[in-house]
Amino acid sequence: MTLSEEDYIKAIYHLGKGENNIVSTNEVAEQMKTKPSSVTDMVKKLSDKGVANYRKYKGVCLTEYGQKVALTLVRKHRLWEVFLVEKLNFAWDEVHEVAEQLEHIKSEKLTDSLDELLGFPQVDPHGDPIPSKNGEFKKAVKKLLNEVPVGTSGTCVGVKDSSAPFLKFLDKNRIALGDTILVLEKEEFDGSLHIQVKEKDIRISDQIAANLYLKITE
Amino acid sequence: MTLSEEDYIKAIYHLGKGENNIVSTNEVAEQMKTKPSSVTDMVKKLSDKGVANYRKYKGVCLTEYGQKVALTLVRKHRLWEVFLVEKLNFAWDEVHEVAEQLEHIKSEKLTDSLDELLGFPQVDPHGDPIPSKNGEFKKAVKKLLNEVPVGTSGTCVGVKDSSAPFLKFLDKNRIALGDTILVLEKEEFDGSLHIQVKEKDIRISDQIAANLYLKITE
DNA sequence: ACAAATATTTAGTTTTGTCTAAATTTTAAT
DNA sequence: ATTAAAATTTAGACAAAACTAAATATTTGT
Ligand SMILES: [Mn+2]
Ligand SMILES: [Mn+2]
Ligand SMILES: [Mn+2]
Ligand SMILES: [Mn+2]
Repeated sequence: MTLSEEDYIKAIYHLGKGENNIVSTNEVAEQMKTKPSSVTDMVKKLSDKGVANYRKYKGVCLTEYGQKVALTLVRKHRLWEVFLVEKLNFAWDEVHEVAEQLEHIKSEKLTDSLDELLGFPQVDPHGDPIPSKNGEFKKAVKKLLNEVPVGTSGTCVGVKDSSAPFLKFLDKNRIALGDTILVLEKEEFDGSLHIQVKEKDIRISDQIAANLYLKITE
Repeated sequence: MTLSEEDYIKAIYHLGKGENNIVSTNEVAEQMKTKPSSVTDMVKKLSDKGVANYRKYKGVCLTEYGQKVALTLVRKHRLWEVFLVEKLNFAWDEVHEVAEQLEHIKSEKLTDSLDELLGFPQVDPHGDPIPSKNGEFKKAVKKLLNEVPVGTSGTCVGVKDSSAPFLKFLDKNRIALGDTILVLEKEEFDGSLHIQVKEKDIRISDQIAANLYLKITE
């Protein structure tokens, strides 16, 4: 599998939300920042290789094998992210680009040794689960902060958007994974929230809340 | 710089023995396992990019800038080799292939953090020196075991050939970097040596001796 | 049901890196 | 100094991955 093919496989996997839903040519094009015509060419090739099922005008999804490949890539990507944060002191908003390169390194021994070095982590720095060697992983029970009723309390376990600007915002506002968050009040007008995090009360917009995952504890 | 360009730059660097000697098209082709015609195309491109100086039929060498690039690649390659051996318990004959991939990862921060994590190592698992961030490195004073007079004693500090078969041979015969070696006798007929390593006397062929570096101590 | 809008594919190029076969230059041998 | 051998370059082709422009299919709004 070439680097480019691998990135397409990951894109199809993520757009299908890990459930292997059919995704459209345009969706893939947007995700990959290429043109739809390039996507058509590539999904044909992936189809020929037995990695994807593609039907003209209907969209594409991964085969059983394709999903296996996707999970291996996701595993590698997230393990490298953990490595960068835990061993090389990268900030959580700095790891994505580099992991995007490292995920393509071909060596099963490398991946497994890395896993061991890191102590078999279950989640990456953004709270996303890391598939095990045989492709299993439990999808956490978590809810977006903006979909939870006032009074709910829980632990912040992940981010939906893991772009640098959003992660930097969280750093600046002292919100980190593992923090306990209590929803104090929700503003009718704009959906903004008043929440309590680590003793402090802060206000966050609906947009922020829509990108923070909570594991509800009570 | 693309992955392929980088590998050519490294090849030219190594064939020039780090001294930036002119190397021939055929030498590069052999090293890169490509055809001479492919090399011609590539060195033209490297020349256009200001990385190499190429003169038709005369050969190619790196520019000042090209050497800088080569040293960065060598630095990354060797740091990754140390990482694989020290942190992930790879054997010294297993690291090359993977380092060949890892050396192309683009992130200065990654390289420097890795260097720090490893404690700023001076040599890689094969005894080859690791250039510092600004491209400096001391070339060790070392001699090939087959070029040294009988009676010489020294520390084994490196290997010339770092192919898996040779390294495995050394493992099997309990010869490792850091060992003290004493040359007891040299056979006129075939150049084979009788040496003492860690209390034990062994015989090695001229071919083996020609690939082991010694730092002479007396 | 039909036209307009949108999505997707096809056809034809481009760039990168490779190859083979043929032409040319350099080197080595007489 | 020629000629044969070896090294190198050129010409032409191909596969991968991208693009643009044009053609076609699907969806949507009335
Ligand atoms: Mn990637
Ligand atoms: Mn992540
Ligand atoms: Mn390489
Ligand atoms: Mn090495």
